[in-house]
Amino acid sequence: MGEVRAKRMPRAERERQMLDAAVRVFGERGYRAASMDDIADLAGVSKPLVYLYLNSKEELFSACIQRESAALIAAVREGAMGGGAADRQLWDGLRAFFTHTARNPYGWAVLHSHARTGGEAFVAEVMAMREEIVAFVTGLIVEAAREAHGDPALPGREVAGLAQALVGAAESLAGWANTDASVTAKEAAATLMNFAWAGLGNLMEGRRWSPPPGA
Amino acid sequence: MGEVRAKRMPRAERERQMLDAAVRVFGERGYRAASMDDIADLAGVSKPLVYLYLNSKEELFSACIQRESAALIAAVREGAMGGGAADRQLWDGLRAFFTHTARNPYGWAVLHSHARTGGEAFVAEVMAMREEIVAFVTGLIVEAAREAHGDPALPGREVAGLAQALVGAAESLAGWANTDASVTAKEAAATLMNFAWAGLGNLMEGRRWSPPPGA
Amino acid sequence: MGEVRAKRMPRAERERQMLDAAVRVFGERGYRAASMDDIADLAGVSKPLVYLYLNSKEELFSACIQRESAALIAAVREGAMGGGAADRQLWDGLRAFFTHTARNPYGWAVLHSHARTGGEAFVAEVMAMREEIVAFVTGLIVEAAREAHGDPALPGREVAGLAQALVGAAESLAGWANTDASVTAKEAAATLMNFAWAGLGNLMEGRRWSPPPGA
Amino acid sequence: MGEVRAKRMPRAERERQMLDAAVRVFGERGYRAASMDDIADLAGVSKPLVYLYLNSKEELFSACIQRESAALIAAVREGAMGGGAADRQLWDGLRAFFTHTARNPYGWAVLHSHARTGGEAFVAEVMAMREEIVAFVTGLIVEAAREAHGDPALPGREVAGLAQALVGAAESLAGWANTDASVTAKEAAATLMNFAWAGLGNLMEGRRWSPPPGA
DNA sequence: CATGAATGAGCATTCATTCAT
DNA sequence: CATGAATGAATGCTCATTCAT
Repeated sequence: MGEVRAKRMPRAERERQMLDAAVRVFGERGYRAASMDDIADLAGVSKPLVYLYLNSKEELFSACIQRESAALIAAVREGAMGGGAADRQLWDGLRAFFTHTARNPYGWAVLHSHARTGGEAFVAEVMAMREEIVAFVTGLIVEAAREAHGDPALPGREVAGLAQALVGAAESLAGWANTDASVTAKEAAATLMNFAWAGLGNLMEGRRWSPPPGA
Repeated sequence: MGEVRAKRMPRAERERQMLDAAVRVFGERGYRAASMDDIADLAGVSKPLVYLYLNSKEELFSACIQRESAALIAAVREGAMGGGAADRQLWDGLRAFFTHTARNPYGWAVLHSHARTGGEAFVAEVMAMREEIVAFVTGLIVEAAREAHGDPALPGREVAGLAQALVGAAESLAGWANTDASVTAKEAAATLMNFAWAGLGNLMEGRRWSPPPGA
Repeated sequence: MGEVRAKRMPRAERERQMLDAAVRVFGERGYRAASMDDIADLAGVSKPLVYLYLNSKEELFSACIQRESAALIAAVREGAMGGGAADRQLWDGLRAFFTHTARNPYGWAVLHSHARTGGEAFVAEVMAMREEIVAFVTGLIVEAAREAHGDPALPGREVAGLAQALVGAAESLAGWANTDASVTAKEAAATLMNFAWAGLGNLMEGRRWSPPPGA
Repeated sequence: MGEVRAKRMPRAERERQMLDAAVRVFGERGYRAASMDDIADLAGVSKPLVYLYLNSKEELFSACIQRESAALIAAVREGAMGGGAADRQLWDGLRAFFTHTARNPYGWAVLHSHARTGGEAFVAEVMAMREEIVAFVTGLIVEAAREAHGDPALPGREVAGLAQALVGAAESLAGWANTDASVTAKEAAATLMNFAWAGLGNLMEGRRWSPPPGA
């Protein structure tokens, strides 16, 4: 039993408890290895109640993904909401991203590590979330290019690739920061900004790294 | 049944077949969702034979990770083996990486997506492989700094973070290239080089992006 | 299916049914040869329910041993509880033993024949029960010696051997009585008393059978 | 692998090796828990060879029972073969029994502990062996009665019961002696003789222990 | 004679899911 | 609203047994 069973609470709160438990168990064990028994136990409710509220393991997992996705996106958006120059917005968004993932390791594990293991449907859901972040980042890059150069010289395809790289680097650094406790969100964000900003700037001004002629 | 059953073949060959099948099934479904029945079927053998040769699901998965890790590292090393300047080596290594992951999507999925879901032991194995690649990349970065500036001004901690970011970006782009068939290995490599090279160069010369004062 | 399935009964009763079935199947086939399927079928429940209540085959077997041991010891103790002279108590205990084993052939088979085959842990459990009975019998023998001769001339080691022999003879006669239905518990008890009593009496008075000189 | 594989030995010897291994493995683990793999390994031969020579697990186990039964009976008969008075013969036979079982613990375990767990057929085989010993002992008892009293006053049924008790006591003491290494075969035999002889003598002279009137 | 290669069938165990109360 | 009772369907793994060489 996860905790003392407090009877008769409003449905919304019960559901939140269940989702909390589910996110934790899914995040620790993965979709398949997590059992509905464990989740119900940790939530302090009986299994049929979980089914009554959330219908099935699939829907429960889906609900976890939805909630954690929304929370992550909201955190990043809110972080970047202060406005300012594009680099400032990117910096703020990254810090919010690293802070949020460090504070919600189970939710982040669900999104980053385990969503892929539960079948096509979940992959799609997480991809949608990821696309939303990528789109957000893409917007920032384009805006930065416009600010700096008036005219975005970058083809959309290239911007998409850059955003993918940036997001992947961020994900990797999030894992790094979660593994090594001495790495702060701020440090991870700084590392990534340093890594990315000059490269982005170069590209926006049309300077490219050229592959060696023979390659 | 996966294919026509060719009976009575030498053990080494059968084992390879089994590993091929296992990599595919694990890559498609993940560790837990993959069933030994499916793997045996796809390999065209009975389950007991799989156990006779590979002992258990855990060992089988481990063997997959080992084989695919070794193959990926070998591909990257071989790609970069031509020597030349550090940027050239990085470029060659990245191309080899994207080419290999594109050609071995199941193996890549096992390493990148699913190894985390099978328990601590597997995580450790994949992390070891990842560390090997990160160390390789780190070496290239340090060497590049030395070539360009005589003295590596970067602290080890910062280099580690950069390597993490670079590898994460590469992983993300590999997923991008695998999802969107129109993205070639070369294009992914070029995107990443362009993204990363100037940032790295700036850092090596001590130029950093500075967070805005109020942050 | 063993019997008509009466649905929805309280846990305690279901557990008793399961133990009844398990004792029977274990007693008939032995630990290894007994299958959880057979036990569940005979109990009229599904296998998962057996696992929900009894956890594992090992624990189920252990529970059988515990229950049957306790029942047998209780029967013997209650039989001998009437008091009286030591020979009277022994006689009463033996009759109770033969009656109980005849009425519970499966339980007796579990204890006598099959507990040895399920691994060290079970051996220990049955040995503990056997030691309890041996100790009980030993006590009667010592008491009888005291009653008859004031001073027990028998060393403890010899008493232990006698008790072992007596219990072994009883076990053998229990098998005999179970095999040949015409042998009653009373007859088996009388045979054993006749066999044992005079020998015990002789020993208590210090008269021993002497091995021939050349041996 | 149990030992170095010496190739090409005559069939009889190979079969003996296999039986040795089988007796040991069956004796240690019981019929069901013993695996043909273990037996073949311990015998230092391949599994198909075991099947070629001994046909099946059942037949192999049966062969073990036959061989060990014959050896035990032969040992007892040979021990008692010296002749002399009936008590001397019984004493010699018992010593031979305890000596043999102490020297062949695996064989004894097969006969005493595990033969019951392999199904009806094996029980019958062991029972036949046991009946042979019981008959032998019965003969000694009857002979002793004749020697001492000229006329056997004991009904056959009573003699059978006594023999059962005596053999059971011997079996129990064999287990005792095998468990506690400080108990010698001679001591076990003396304990049993002392236990039994006076009781048998009394019975032969018509003196019986009488159950208390009210029982 | 002897074995490496191979399998059909079974077993203990677990899990998502559903009723009856 | 909430739960104790119950199960169909897998799943990892093992074993006795048999060919093809």
